[in-house]
Amino acid sequence: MFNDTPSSGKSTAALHAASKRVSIKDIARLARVSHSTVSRALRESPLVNPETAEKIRRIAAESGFRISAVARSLATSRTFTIGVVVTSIDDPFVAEVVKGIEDEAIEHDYSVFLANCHADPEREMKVVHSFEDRRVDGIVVTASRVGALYGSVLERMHIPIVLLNNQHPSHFAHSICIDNFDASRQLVAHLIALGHRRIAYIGDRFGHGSDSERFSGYRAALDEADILFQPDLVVHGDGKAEGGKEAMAKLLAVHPHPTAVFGYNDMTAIGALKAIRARGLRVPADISLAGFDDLPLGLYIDPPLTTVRQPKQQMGRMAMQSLLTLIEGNQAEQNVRVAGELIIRQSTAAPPDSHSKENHPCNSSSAHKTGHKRK
Amino acid sequence: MFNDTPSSGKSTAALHAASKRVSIKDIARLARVSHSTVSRALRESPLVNPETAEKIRRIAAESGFRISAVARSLATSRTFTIGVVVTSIDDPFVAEVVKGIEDEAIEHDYSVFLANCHADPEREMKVVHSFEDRRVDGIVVTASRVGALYGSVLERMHIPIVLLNNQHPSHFAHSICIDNFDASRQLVAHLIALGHRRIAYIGDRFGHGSDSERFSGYRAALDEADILFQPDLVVHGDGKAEGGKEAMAKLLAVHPHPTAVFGYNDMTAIGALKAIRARGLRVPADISLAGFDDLPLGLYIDPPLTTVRQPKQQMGRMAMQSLLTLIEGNQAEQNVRVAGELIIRQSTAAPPDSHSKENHPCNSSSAHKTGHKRK
DNA sequence: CTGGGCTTTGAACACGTGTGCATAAAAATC
DNA sequence: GATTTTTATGCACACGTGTTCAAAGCCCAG
Repeated sequence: MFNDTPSSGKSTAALHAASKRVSIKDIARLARVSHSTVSRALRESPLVNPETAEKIRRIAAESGFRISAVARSLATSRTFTIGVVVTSIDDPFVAEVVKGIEDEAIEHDYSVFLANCHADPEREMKVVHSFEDRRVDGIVVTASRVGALYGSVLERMHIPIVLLNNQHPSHFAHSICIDNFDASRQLVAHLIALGHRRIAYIGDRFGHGSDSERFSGYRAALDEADILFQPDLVVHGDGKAEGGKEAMAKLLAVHPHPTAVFGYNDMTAIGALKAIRARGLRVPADISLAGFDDLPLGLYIDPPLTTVRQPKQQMGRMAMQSLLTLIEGNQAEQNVRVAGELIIRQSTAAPPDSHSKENHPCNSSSAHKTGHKRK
Repeated sequence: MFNDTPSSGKSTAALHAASKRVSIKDIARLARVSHSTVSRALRESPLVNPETAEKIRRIAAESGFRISAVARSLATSRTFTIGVVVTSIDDPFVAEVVKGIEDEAIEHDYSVFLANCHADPEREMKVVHSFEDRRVDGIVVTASRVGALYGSVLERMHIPIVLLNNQHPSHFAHSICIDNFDASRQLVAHLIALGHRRIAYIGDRFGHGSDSERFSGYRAALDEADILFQPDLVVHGDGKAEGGKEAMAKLLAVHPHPTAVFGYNDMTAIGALKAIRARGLRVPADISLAGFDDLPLGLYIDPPLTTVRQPKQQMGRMAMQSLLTLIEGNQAEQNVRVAGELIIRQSTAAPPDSHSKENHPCNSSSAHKTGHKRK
């Protein structure tokens, strides 16, 4: 019971018993040097005699000394700390991004403050102010309408800021953003290649920039295939399952209904899936379905969802890397566009009338199915 | 362009242009008082003349002054900061817990450091040390085998620690933990009430304490219903979908196979679902299936999953509340047991032979079904 | 007018670390 | 051996805030 006291420790043992935290001065006293020398030894400064340095480090280790980051921060005016503001950490998209950020951060000995803002302006102000108070070296903001509100606060802080999939680009911040247009175009091209002509898009009325970019990609793919754009095949949800379900219900009221549906994101598509099932239709036999984001969820539903993968962790890492570059005072690319990856799973297939052979006991569909009207 | 300069500002305007951060001394100079008075005014101390205080606060606000939390921390040896160490933030369970923690924290003007450890001992040491360096006021650890490794480090820090769903209880830490035994017992009792007699349990070989508690609950429910425990109906996965799938395959090799399966957690159950489907069997018509945790995922799969809800956000909040209590120097309950809530959805139903009428093209099931052998 | 109590303020030090500068000691050069 | 250069160390101050203590100013009772 006594033998866990280090055998070499003499006066260091007393420190363990003391309730006060051991400071750099305590180490200095034990090593019979000044606190400056201790400071230098611990920072591996070449200005200190190697033997002295080794002795100091040994004593520090034995007494369990840990340097105070807060005192150091005060002296150096660098905290090695960043702030991450997210809408909500329980959003699976956000969680993966944050994972990437944190992993990259810790490798560079940075710590990350996490704060949810719940898309509440008041709360956003509070967390940004808390970051300002804590003198973070940089900030990452994911998926928010920055600038509109607290942009001035951020600007005043004079620290680098990186926005991730931001809805409104800001002149004072850098950004990492998925290439919505191109990914969307690829996805819709995939649907067209399968033989679809009546392809619907369920947007997100709160999606702002990214929604219109994905919509543009959809339009572009249609144009390239000489398919006439039909406004009644575009409806809007809220980016969540409930909204996707309601929007899909509207699409199913159109005659003939679309043979493929592209949702703004995976949650929208999953909501749509529910509505499709409720009408007794099958995916992909009757209707093909695709989403965007590649949430883990998409793998576990039946059928697994075709989607666009956003390299979320990677994007988080990139955001942190930009931040590090900027913190060091170097230039970084202002607006980075990241390519999405088309993930084809079982929710998309050829439309039912391509080589029609299958019947199912459902009233509202095949009866009206006539294929595409034009061309 | 010029009129955004506050009309009342005279010398404060110069501050805006200055690149150096404005400190409490700058405010003192502007207000023609000492920095002590400014400090007191900003902390709403009754020791300062109300008019002076008001004037100081106005000047501070106009010059966009924000007090330095790091300097304050150094002076007060309180950081109003906590550390949260998680296995990985992209685990949906963890994400919800962290949300609860952060929401509670910010309401009390605490900021949270988030760190993933990926169940890697080396990484765990690193993040715990970083928390120590940063002088956090408290630590929450979720779902880890604390104590074994860095317990001594934690103990040395002399700060409150709350473990959430910890596998190994530690004498020096407080804990918030779901009542695995009782929730599990309720769930299995539900299956029994539906008429099931051959009920399997898929455990988690890495689940340690919580696995054996859930298993005990399973056993208790069987005992209460006088159902003989059959060791071949207990297999083990890894807590993830893949392991659940493999484990379920083993269960399907048993003749007659179970009519109900209880998975250690939702991911295990979802893996099991895949294996069941692969054999051409249906849930719940042929086999009832239940999980544990109530991940959002369980709502979106088909059929929606019967499970035990862990009030994750609430548990996060409770952890933070305990921490706050302890930080204030008060006593808090050492080990809090939280009740789970049985969530009955469509993945559980009566066993197929209860009022047998339905046939399906599957060989390995109903033929051997004989009900429970004893009693 | 005097003394005592109250209110308000400022001076000084503390918190723990980093760093420029001076200096002592050691080594190298002549 | 004297001088210069190099190496190693300590002193003192800075970082921005909180806090104790003393003191100045004020009010009021006597």
